[in-house]
Amino acid sequence: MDQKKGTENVLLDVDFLQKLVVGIGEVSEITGVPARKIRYWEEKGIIQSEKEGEGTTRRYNYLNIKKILLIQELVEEGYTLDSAAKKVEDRMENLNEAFRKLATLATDQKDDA
DNA sequence: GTTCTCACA
DNA sequence: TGTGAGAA
Repeated sequence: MDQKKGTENVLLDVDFLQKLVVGIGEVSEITGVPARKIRYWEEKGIIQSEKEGEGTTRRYNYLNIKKILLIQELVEEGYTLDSAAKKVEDRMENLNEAFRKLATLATDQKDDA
């Protein structure tokens, strides 16, 4: 992590994150949040999962996982589910915007030789 | 492995 | 707000 990284490495990071999609069980394991709680939150409308084609299994990308993680930490700090979800969604917009810019920069600077 | 619903605290 | 259990 200390050598000069080429632009392709940056692209790999973004591409890697974008392709991370797992089931509720995996999310439950990596976030420590019980699967039932995740479904409960989605039922409340504070998180959104993606359905996989014809199957009914929920799929979660890294943004969803990050959202779940953030909300979980906020709730553990004493926030109510609603307020935690509100704060997280607000922060997610900033994060997405920053990552969008990063992806744009990484894509544009691939030919400066 | 996943989904749902009913019920309870 | 979050869980347990049964059933598909």
